[in-house]
Amino acid sequence: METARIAQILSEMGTLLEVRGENPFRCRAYHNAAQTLKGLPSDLSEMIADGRLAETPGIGTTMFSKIVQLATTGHLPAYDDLRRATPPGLVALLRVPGLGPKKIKVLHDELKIESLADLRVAGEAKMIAPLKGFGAKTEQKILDGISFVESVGDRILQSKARRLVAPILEAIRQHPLVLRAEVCGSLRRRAETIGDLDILFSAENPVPVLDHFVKLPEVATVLAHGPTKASVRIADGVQCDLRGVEDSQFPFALHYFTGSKAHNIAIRRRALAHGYSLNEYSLSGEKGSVACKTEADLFAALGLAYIPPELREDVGEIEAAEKGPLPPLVELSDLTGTFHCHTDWSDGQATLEEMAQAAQSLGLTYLGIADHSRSAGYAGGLSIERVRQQWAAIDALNETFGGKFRIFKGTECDILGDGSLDYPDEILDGFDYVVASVHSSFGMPRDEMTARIVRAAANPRVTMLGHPTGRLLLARDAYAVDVDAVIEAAAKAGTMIEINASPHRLDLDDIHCRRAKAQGVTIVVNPDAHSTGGLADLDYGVGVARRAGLGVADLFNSAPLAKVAEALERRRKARH
DNA sequence: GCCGTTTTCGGCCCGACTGTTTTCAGTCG
Repeated sequence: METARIAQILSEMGTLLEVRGENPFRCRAYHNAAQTLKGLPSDLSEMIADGRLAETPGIGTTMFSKIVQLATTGHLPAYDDLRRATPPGLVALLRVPGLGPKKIKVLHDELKIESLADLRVAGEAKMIAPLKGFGAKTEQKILDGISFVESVGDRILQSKARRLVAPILEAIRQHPLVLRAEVCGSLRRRAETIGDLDILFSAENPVPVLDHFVKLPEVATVLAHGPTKASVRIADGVQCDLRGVEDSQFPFALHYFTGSKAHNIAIRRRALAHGYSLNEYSLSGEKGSVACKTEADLFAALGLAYIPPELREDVGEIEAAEKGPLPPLVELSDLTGTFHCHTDWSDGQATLEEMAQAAQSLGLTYLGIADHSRSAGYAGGLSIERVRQQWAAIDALNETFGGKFRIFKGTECDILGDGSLDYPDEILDGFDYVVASVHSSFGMPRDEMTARIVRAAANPRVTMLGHPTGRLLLARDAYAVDVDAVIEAAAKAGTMIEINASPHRLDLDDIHCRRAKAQGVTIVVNPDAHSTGGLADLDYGVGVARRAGLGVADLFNSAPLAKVAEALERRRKARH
């Protein structure tokens, strides 16, 4: 069985145990193990065989044997039993704000509630309020919560989160009492999708700031409002939490509210082992508390190098920071240019000139234009004749740059059903580079899809693979494909793989990016821009690269123009 | 279920807020 599926099963077991009111630490062990599996550095069966899995922290003897059983037989009796014994609708109750394992257990035991529908009926019949530990307010909160769960998906795209948080952060920073304010949480870690918005500020007296916050025009509902913390729901039901601390507490609080939860738990455990207690206000030991001006001071006090937010997932970053400074992560400003951009020659909105202009104003020194290929009729794919016309247009435009900027001639060439490409070889040979992507027959069986993309990855005329899994975040799953096999094929052929930086895609994701790097695959950050504004999406791709631990040297498009041009030319010549 | 710089048993990160309570349990992050 596939590693991702095993992780999914373990995580589901954790959740099932939760709603059954099991020991929360036992539940967490399952979630932790699932998380660990997802971030494994190499192939699972390999790691089982050579004993590395058994030595992985968080995988004990019991978990190890469960994973082995799933990996080899594809079945786990404990899982089947758990599913059989737990009403399937019970898990959905966990998503209702204010309902946790304990309350769900009471509802199940006392009122035989097994689903959201049961819960609504009970609430409307006023049967919940009389239960011990419940009350009229809780009942109403549950009814509101059911409507919320039914009307809203639980996560949003990073791009939407940034858009929503910006005016609120600005309003907090504008408040005269506020000294510092930052976005924390999964948004600061640049996670793929965001659950809620977290903002931290410092002030001598946080109360007036919180009072101001809950009255902002963006606020739809106030969920909680205390002297140091307030939670509200804003547009589209997105939750936004604001916390206020004293300025001396800011670094501790910033670290704490940035998370991840798993990282925080590991760091606090480490603090305990060093004779300290860490909370969101201070790091204190027997000799009093340790003053820290920055997060870096906090890490240093625990014997660790600074860990950037993007790496804080407790998947080995703490162990790495123990050994010394972490290798610097790539920055947006390191990018020298990019590939995989569209123009109005196919389905883009801007002209060649406008795209080139926009790239230059972002400080880029080259731009790869990769309009769709001829099969992509829905996206205005270019006929061979149009390709030749575009080449001439690009040549003419390049003349005007005087060598200071260059447009590379590319194509986003469809990978056809059999893994072949959408233009004949002599046309492909005329491009500076070829991005190969799947845009059709998403429903193929896994073996067939894998063979299809592996064939493209091995094609010497393919420079880089575009959005290798085809997923659309919160909208469409990846097509069935063995990504590790694709990475292996790309590594063997020297084919690059893109991080598609569109906030809807982020494909490759950070986890596969790590594996690709480990296999020696060069990564390229591409915005898949369909307008001049789309170039700004590069920043989301840099976020993925950083989460994957990539530095400047791991990316293709962080090299100077001359080197990039030379590398593309070398690869073109190698085809013959 | 995991794990060991007091430990192979008994802990497991820690605090804010709410709503139910007459001092705290549950939830959340």
